[in-house]
Amino acid sequence: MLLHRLARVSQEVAATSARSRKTALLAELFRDAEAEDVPIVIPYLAGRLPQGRIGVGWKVLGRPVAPAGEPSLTVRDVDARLSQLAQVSGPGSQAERTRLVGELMGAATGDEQRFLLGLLTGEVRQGALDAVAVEGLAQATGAPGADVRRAVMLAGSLQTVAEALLADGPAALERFRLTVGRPVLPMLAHSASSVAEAVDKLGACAVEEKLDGIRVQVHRDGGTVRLYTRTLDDITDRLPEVTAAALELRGERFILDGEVISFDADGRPRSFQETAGRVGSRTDVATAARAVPVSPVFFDVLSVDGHDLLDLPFAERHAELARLVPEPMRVRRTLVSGPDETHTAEQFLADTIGRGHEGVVAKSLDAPYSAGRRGASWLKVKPVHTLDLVVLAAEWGHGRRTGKLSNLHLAARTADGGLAMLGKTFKGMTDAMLTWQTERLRQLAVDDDGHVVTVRPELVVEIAYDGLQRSTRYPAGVTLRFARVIRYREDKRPEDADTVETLLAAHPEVKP
DNA sequence: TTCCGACAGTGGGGTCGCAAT
DNA sequence: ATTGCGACCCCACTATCGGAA
Repeated sequence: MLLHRLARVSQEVAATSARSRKTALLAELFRDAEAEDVPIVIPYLAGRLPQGRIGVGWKVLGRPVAPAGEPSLTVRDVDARLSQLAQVSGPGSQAERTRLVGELMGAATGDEQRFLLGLLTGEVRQGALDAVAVEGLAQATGAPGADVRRAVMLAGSLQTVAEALLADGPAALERFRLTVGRPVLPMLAHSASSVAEAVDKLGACAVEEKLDGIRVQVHRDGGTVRLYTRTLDDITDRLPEVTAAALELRGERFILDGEVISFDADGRPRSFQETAGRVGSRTDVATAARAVPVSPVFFDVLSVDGHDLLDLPFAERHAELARLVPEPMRVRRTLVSGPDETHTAEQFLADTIGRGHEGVVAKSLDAPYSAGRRGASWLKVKPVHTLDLVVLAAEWGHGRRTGKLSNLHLAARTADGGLAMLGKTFKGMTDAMLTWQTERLRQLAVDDDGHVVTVRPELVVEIAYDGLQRSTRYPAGVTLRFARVIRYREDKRPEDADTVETLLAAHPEVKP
């Protein structure tokens, strides 16, 4: 199949807003793909490369290349070239990658170049990624959508399921069962603004501490242990102490879900930055492990001794977990019967925060494990802090925010009467706010370099954030975690904005 | 008819490893 | 030795579609 066809379909998908139409367009393309093209066409139309990320970003892409006049590239050509590109490493590799990308782009028409650019940068922006591709695949093969979705979650890969499905038809879905050693997409949580709201929605539930670490899925089959992240990367080699802990457990074959986190000598959780840095260390694991040892803390079990527990209610899964994993290696929790016991849950949240953790997750006791879904049966609750900050500048947005000033530069007042930038945010704005702030900030503009519009520091905005973290980038030595706009405070003047001093005082555990 | 669940988009900061400078 | 880039951890929030209620 020609790449040209994919580029055309992608454009058409982007141009339609109806999801049903997007699905139909993808299904038609999938039906027409030859068997050898399927493992390429499906990920491409889901906005990903079958090779995963291959070390090509904006810099490596380099300058635009004159497009070819006539389409000639096949998808298999492109795939072969990108596989070659992914292999390039060592000195001179960046230039070589740039050369290979240039060669590929030069063989592509304008439409194809735009499509490839999206694929290589991971930003196809056609309003359809995995979910729509899965639905399209179901439609193309006549398999029930729910069955295809489930198979993809269990396989952890759309591509694998697509190949099997197109080769052997709907019966192939039977093959995708929960298997120890094959990671499944983890279940995710929604947010609730308070414990009361969460308990109100869920009724009887478990309220568990939420640890600020790295999600981990632990597979043990006898003496073999494998560890996977939320996106199913294999991180076994980086966390030997987690492997050792898994081997200490009583069961022989199981899949556990939990969090990896580092505790200091006093048993307090280290900052997310420290834990994440440790988990990211690959070159000298032994040294990293001595400096920042990590522990697994589990909250769910998906499989024990060959039994698939995914469809069991959480209460039953947890009973299995308690049999398998000793209490210190499980998250702390409390059971709440319903809204009458909201107070218990609130007390538990307060205790959890007191122990230095992030917040809590309320979990319905009768819900199954919805692999790969952001189920409404898990609700996280974290304390939210707010600040009044001054807008220093704003950046021109992209995509649907093109022509709008989007990303705000935020500052707090300093002791000497100046302003210290604390970070940026693009979150929390409605379309109406975007329109309003674009207009207002343009009135205050003193400079526009085409990317950043600098303004007179007169506008005050109320910002919500989850916490403070150390920063080498910003002048106060700290930055806000997950900052988002709540509202503009036109009733306030810059002199009324919060100061760095009060911010630091509110987070004594963070040292700039 | 209205409500709400699921998705995609729009980007944020930090850290590590590697290549370039 | 330092700097810059890309990958990958963490993530919030809004708009929209389309099925559920």
